[in-house]
Amino acid sequence: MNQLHISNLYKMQLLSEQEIERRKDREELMKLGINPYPAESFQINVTAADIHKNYENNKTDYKDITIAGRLMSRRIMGSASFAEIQDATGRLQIYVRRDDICPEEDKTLYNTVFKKLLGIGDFIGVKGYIFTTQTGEISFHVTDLKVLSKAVKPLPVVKRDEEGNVYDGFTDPEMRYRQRYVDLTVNPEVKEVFVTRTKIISNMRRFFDDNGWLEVETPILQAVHGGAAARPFNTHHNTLDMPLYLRIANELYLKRLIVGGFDGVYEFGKMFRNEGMDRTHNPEFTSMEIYVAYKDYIWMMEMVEQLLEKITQSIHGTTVVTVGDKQIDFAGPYRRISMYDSILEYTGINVSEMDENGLREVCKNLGIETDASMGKGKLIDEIFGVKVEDNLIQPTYITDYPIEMTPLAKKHRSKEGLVERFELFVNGKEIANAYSELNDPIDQRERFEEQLKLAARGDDEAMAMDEDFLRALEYGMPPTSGLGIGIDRLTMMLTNKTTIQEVLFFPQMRPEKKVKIATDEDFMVLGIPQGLIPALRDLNIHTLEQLKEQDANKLFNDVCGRRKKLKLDVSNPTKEEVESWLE
RNA sequence: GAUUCCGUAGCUCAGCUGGUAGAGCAAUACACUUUUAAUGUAUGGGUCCUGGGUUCGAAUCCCAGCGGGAUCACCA
Repeated sequence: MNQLHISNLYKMQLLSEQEIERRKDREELMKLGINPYPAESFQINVTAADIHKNYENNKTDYKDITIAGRLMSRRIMGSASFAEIQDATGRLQIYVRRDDICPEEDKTLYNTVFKKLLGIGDFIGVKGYIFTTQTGEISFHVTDLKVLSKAVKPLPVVKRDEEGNVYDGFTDPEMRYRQRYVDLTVNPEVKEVFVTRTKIISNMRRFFDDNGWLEVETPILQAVHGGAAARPFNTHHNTLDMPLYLRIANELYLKRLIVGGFDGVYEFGKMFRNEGMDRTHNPEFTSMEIYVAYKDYIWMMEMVEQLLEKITQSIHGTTVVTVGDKQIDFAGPYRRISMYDSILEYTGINVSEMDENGLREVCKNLGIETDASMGKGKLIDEIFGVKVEDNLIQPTYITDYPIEMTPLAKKHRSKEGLVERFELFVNGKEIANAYSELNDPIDQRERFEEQLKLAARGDDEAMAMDEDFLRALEYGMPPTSGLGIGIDRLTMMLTNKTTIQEVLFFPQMRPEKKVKIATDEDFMVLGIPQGLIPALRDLNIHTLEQLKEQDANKLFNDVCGRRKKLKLDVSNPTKEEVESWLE
C-alpha cells in the first residue's frame, strides 16, 4: 500500500494531520521490523517516585535499572536528547544519546525511531542508570530503548513551570469527563482525588472490619424498590417476564440480614435514581450503609465521630480539613441539636407544637413555597432546609425528626411525634443519616400505610409497601441502629471539590453524537465512481445523509468543478448519473 | 426544571461596528552532546458545533437545534 493511498484512506475517516502522521509512523516502525505493540511483558525494576525519593541516598542501587512509561515531552539536540517519561507514580527525565543506544554502525534506533517515529504519548521501556545533570536534575541515562505502544492520537501538552503555573491546560470539563483517560494522563492532580476516594473507602472498611462487622452484598435488581424516596430505573427480566428496578436503596435488605442473625452488616454499593443530574447528582452514586444490632442512634453518633476522625487523620494527617474558605474539624464530639431547636435557634419560631396549617402559615411568612401534597414532615423539612442547613458549618448532628418524614425509624423513646434519627451536617450539607431502626412490625405496617396516603395526595417520592420486609420484621429484628453515608459527597468534602463529576471517574454525560462517515464502498454502492469520491469529500459531503440532502443540479455542477480543481483523473459524470446517486 | 454564558487548528485561546481565518504550544523539515513550561530557522494544518434566515458578502447579526459550564430550585 503506497503512502498516498494510506493518506487518502485516513483522510476518509476525517483524521487530523497529526493523526495521519502518527499512523504513518506506526507503519514505518513495522517496516523497520519493530512491533509497535509487542506482546511480551516488559520487566521493570523501579518507578519514577522511587528514584526521586531514594536515589540521593542509595546511588549505587540505581546502576542497572529498567523503567517504562509514556513519553510526555522531548527536547532534541542533535545526537542527544532529553525527554520525560511518565509512569504510574510520576515523571522522570531521561537522557538519550545516539551513540549509547546505537553503539554499532547503524544509528536507526536513534535517528529514525526515537527522533522521528516516536512522539509524545507513546509508551517506551528503557534500560540504563541514574545520574544528575549539570542543572541538578535527577535523570535516567538510557542505554537501551524499546517501543511498547505507539499512540496514534496526539495528547494535549500541558506545561508547568517550577512555581506550578499551568500553561496550556487541558481544562474543558466536557472533554475532561468524556475522556477521563486523557485527563488522568495530563493532569496528575486528578489522580490524587481518586486515590483519596479509595483511601476513604478502604479506611472505612478497615474500621468496620476491625469491629467485627461483615461486608455483604445485596440485590441491585429489585422487584420492589424500597428504602428511600426516589424514582427508580425500570428494567425487565426476560425469563421471568417481569419488571425489575435498579435499587434506589439497600436498607430493607440489610435489615433482613440483621433479622437473620448477623450482629453487624455493611455494604458499599451503587444506588440508582432516575432523577435530575447536576453538580451534586449523578444517576448512579455510591452509598455505604451499615446496621449494627443491639445499638441505638446515640451509640451511632459516637461511632461516626470515631470513624470520621480516623478517616481524616489517615488521609490528611490531621482532623482539620480545608473546605472552600473554611477549616472544618472532624474531631468529635460534634454538636447535637434537635431539629425543632435548630429551627427555633435560626428563625425564633417554635414549630414543635404546630399542626399542618400552622406550619403552612410559617412557610408563607418565611417566603417558602408549599403545595397541597406536602405533609407536616415535609413542611418542617422545607423550613429547615431554607433557614437552618446553610448555617451548619462545623460537624453538627441534627436529631429527632418528625415521624411523618421518616417511615423506617423507631418512635422516639420520650418525645411524642418524633423519631430517633440524626443527620450529620458539615459545611451546610448532609453527609450522614442514621436511625434507631424501627423493628415493631405492626408500627412499620402502619407507617407504610401512611406513606401510601401521601402518595395518594400526589407525593411521588412516598415509599412503597414491602410485604416481604414486613414478614421479616414479624419474625423479629433485634434493636438495631443503621447509618448511611454518601461516599461521593463525603469524598467531595474531603478533597475540596464542588462537583460530584470531579470525584467520579466516569460521570454520566449525554452521548456524543457519532456521525456515520461514509466509506468509499458506501459511495460506490450508489454507483459513484471511486475516482470522484475525493470531489465529494472536498465538498464536505461525508455522510450518506449529507449526500441525500443535495440538490441534483447543484451537486452535478459542484462535482464537475471540484473534479477540475482537484485534477482528478476521471471523466465527469452525466447529470443523469448524479441524479441516480441521490435516489 | 428556570436563568445565563460558552462552542474557532491536536491543545489553550485571540478574532472590534459583517469584507480573503490568527497566535502560542503540539506536528513536519533542517541545524544543535547536559537542556528546564520556553534552542533557532522554515513549513504544513480549519465542517469557525449543526441547520435555517438577513446580506452583494456571515466565525461575526437573527432564529431554531445539539453539546457543555455557571447560578438557582429538588433530592443523596
